[in-house]
Amino acid sequence: MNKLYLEIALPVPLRRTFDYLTNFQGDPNGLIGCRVQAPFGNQTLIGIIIGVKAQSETPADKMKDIHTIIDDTPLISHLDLQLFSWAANYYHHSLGEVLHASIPQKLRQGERQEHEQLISAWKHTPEGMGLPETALNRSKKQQEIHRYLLQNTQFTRSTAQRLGFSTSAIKALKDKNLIEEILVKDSIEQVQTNNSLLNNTPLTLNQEQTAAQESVIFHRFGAYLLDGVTGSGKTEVYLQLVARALQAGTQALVLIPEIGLSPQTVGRFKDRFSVEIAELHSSINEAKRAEHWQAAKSGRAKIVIGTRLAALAALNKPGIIIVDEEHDLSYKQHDGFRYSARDICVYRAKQHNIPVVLGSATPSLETLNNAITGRYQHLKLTQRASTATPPHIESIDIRNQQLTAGLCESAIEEIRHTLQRQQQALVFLNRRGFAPSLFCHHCGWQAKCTGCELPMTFHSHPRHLHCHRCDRQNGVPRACPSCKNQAFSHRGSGTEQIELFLAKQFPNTPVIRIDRDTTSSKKAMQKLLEPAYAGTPCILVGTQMLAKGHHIPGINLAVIADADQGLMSADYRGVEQVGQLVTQVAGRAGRASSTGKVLIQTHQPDHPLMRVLIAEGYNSFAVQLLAERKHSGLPPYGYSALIRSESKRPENALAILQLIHGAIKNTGNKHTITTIGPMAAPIEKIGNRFRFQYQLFCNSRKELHATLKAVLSEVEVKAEARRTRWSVDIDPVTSA
DNA sequence: AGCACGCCGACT
DNA sequence: GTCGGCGTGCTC
Ligand SMILES: [Zn+2]
Ligand SMILES: [Zn+2]
Repeated sequence: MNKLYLEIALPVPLRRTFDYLTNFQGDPNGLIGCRVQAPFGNQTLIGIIIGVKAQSETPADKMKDIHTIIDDTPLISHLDLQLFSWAANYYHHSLGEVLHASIPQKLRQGERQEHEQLISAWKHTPEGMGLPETALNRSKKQQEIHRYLLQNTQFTRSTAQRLGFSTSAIKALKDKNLIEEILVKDSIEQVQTNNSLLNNTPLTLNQEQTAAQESVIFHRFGAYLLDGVTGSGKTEVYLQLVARALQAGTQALVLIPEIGLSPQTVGRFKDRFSVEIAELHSSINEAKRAEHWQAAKSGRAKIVIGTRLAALAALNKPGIIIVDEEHDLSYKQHDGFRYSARDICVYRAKQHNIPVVLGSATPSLETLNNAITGRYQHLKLTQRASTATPPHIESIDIRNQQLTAGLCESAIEEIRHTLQRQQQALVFLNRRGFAPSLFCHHCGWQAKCTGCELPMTFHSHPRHLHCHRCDRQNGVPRACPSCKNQAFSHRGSGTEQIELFLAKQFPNTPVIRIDRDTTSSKKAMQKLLEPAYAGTPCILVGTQMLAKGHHIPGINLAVIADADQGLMSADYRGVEQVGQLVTQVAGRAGRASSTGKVLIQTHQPDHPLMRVLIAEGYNSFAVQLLAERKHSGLPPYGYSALIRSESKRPENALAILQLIHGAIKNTGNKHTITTIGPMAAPIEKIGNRFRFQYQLFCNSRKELHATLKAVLSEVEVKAEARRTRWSVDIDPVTSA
């Protein structure tokens, strides 16, 4: 008899697989995609069978036998295995870890698939089987069960419940040794399929929406950019596209950003459709997540909706993929397997030969470029449904201006006017706390985090110092540690300071602060925003989370307190992100009755790109930014990779990057790959760990990847690779 | 990554 | 004496 070898991908950070022996008898092709339990070193791991073969390169003395094959039917389909192999290769990450990331925790830990789960059931003993139908007529209930078993051989607890078999009757039969308990596979009871897919009637689309909706062709690959301003009705287009997928008997996968509008968006899908919807995101508990994942895999769930992790979910028969707010940074995973959920979706659409729709009011430059070059079809929605006119955007030169709590006099005046008109104002600042630095008024000593060597943020309520990089928290010293003086002073401003200042300035108006410190729970945010939704005059102060989602109709003024953070950022994507932010915030300002206003406080009122943004809008801004990127060979005109390294000892963090740098310079590709570094990371030290980075750019994606692959496999076996925590980030979205 | 093994300093 | 720090090697 020939031996059978299994190639297994294990959840270890090694960019390779391992071969095992098995005594499995049967069709070996049915094994691919099944989980196994395997000995590894002196631990036992759960891995996925990715190949079956008759021989192995592995020497016999190292070869081990698999412990068990967990699945009877594959957990991962052939097509998904192909997807994840591509992704592991593209992101230069361990296939085992990629597969691990794609399945819910319960299944990672070896729990059986729901359709293979063993549940208890009752069947006749030989004695019971021999009993005539007419027996047991002293107990109607027992006779009923007996007759049922003569017809159906067995029943499960849920069947018993449905048919009204009481536990006492069952126990009586068991005591008479007429029936016995056995374990059987749980055949999921088919949920009766509702013949209507919709709960409520679709809204009527306007001409643009109709044109966009009809442009999407099903049963064929195509990527579409649905480019629509806030309030132009993208969601209704999504809903009707999903309806078309369902009518065709296929599933729809819908991705939404991590924060903000998620509950609202999910709600709209639930309201519209009567089919089973599988939600996959971080606030779903593990048990539910496993259940929903399997509902998506089996096809029981017709709509799968979730954050980036949903992009990896198994699907039975997808018919369309929708990525809402496709520019959102939360689609990129920031540790471990650093995938872009949006890019994964495009790949999957290609695999399944189906459309993928990327929606945004502020498309990422990559997507916009794909639309301009014709790789993606550009669908535009330009009409705002309710608001008559787009808001008026203005930048305020704050050079040489006196700022109070980070706001200049004219911004404060505008807020005052807005409130006088019984309208609402929003102040956006991407900085929590009271002030980003605290120092001694006497000698200049500054409160710094000992782990990061950077100023700690001063919070006034509760009063403490907080390092936003490593999360260290300290009390505020009573006296200066350096000169013992007790007078402290602060520099810069955060949301807390703006809130307190505005509350003092406008004592009769509620000031609502929305940031991580005030919205520990989702409900807290909803509660805080209640008066805002009610429409009473108020001021909202907040960070990121306020800019995303949450359309509050009464807001008529939006102040962006500090646009310079992004404009002056060392990262070339800073400007792009400011443009997206301004446009998003602008989308929040203005309502049907009066034109809204957006004020941008900046030290660079003449920034040419910002002028374009203000005068001509996001699209012109983005097109011009694209021209700049093209000129300097930056993404999306070139491809980039970022290798990060951090260690308690700076020389160890640096060593691996220098090794990689040397290896790159030694390859023949050195003239087409340009590099920056190795150099200190933008934040040089976090929590006592020194951080370095090395950036690679190349105008050929293929060449970049081939070089990286060769260099990584050369370098990862060296001792230097073990003395630091390092990672490869493909298509990074930030260099921080 | 996780785990064992081995070698050196500093403790009851 | 041995407890435990981490540098190194290995995982089919
Ligand atoms: Zn001092
Ligand atoms: Zn810190």
